[in-house]
Amino acid sequence: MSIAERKERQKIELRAKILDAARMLFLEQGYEQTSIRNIADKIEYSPTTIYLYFKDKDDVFYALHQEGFALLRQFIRPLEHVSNPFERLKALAKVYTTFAMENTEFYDLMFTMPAPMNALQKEEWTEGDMAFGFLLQTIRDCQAIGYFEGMDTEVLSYTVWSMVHGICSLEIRGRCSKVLSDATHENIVAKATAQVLHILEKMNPPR
Amino acid sequence: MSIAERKERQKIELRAKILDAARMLFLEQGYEQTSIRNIADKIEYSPTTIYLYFKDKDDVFYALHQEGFALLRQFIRPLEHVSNPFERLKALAKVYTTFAMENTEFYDLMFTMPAPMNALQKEEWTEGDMAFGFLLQTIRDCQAIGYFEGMDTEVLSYTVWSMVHGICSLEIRGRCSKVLSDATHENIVAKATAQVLHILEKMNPPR
DNA sequence: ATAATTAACTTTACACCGTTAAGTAAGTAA
DNA sequence: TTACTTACTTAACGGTGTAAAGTTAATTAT
Repeated sequence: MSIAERKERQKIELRAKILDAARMLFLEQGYEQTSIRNIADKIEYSPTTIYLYFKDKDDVFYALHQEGFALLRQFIRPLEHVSNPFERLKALAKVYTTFAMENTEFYDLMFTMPAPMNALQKEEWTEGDMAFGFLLQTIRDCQAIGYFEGMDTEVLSYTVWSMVHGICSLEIRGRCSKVLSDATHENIVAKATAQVLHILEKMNPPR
Repeated sequence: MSIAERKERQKIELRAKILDAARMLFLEQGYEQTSIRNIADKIEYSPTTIYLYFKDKDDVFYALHQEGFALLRQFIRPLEHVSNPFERLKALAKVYTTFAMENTEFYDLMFTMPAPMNALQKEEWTEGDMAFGFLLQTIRDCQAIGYFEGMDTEVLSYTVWSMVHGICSLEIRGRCSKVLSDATHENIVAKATAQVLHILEKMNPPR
């Protein structure tokens, strides 16, 4: 039985090797520039071997997509211990933008690339749910202590996510440098995030 | 001289034909699926002819990028006559999201695709400036009547743009349908936009 | 022990892609 | 009529994702 076990192990190892190579190339050069052939070259296997482990290119990058969410979760996890809901919301926004700016390729893959969404299809996207679930709960907790009175929790959560995502997305795709003065553009992500939080705080303080 | 003029006219016509074909294919099938060869097929010229009129593929789509901004401008122009600045801001947000949802491929090209930004490089991006300039002026006008007191006009404008862009971007890339309940997802763009405007209104009403 | 089967991987090939260099045919100018 | 220019095409290079068929070695069955 040990032979079969070794083989099973080797299959898992090769799968991991493929993903390691894919991750390295992807983080260095982005999605478009990373080809199945590049990955195969890097691990010294033939390109078609990769198709024995993944359905297609999107399937490979869907695995990285999931890695991205696992990483985001690592960023978010410490915030579970922030007891004040609004402080937690503020920390969440900062951590989210930090994650995005420090892992732009991952962020792109997770939220702005058309690519591996075909792969995930109707699937559960549990990791994505978890992150959004944390935001949802945080907003709910804020409402429990008097913030955001009378607003729909789900819609508000989505809106807050949109706000912060918009900031990161515009910055990553370089649509702001063209339109802002240099002084304003410096640290614009931090400035805009602070602006959002300021607005949320002033809007509806707890009675 | 008339022959030279006719030739000049024909060159302009062919350029326009290329762009017409590119636009049709692009709006039907998106950027990745639209190839130089497809465009050439459609107009019954050889692929290489296109390179006599455009530097490369990005250069073709940069022309469409500009068309997109011209179209957005058409959407925005009527709002110049809305005298109340905050009403104008509200209308602008709605018009912007309407434009995005009715022209998702254009919107993608303009704001979320890496593609033709290489082409525009250090160039002026005047059309983009105009749209942002209108927002900037509207926010300034809002501040003149007491809204958004003490906030940096440029940062706030960028933040507002980010908010609305985030809403459109998440919707277009389908990152919300996975995470929202069906009921909330219905009309989420309109709901989230309304939410943003509600927050902006409640946050800092004029004295 | 030998034959049949299976697993893991490779070779080859197809149909695309963006782009360049060289070739061609028609029109213009000398 | 000859030389040149313009507008376009053909052919080709080096790349892509992916499917089908081939190979080789290990395992199982007889």
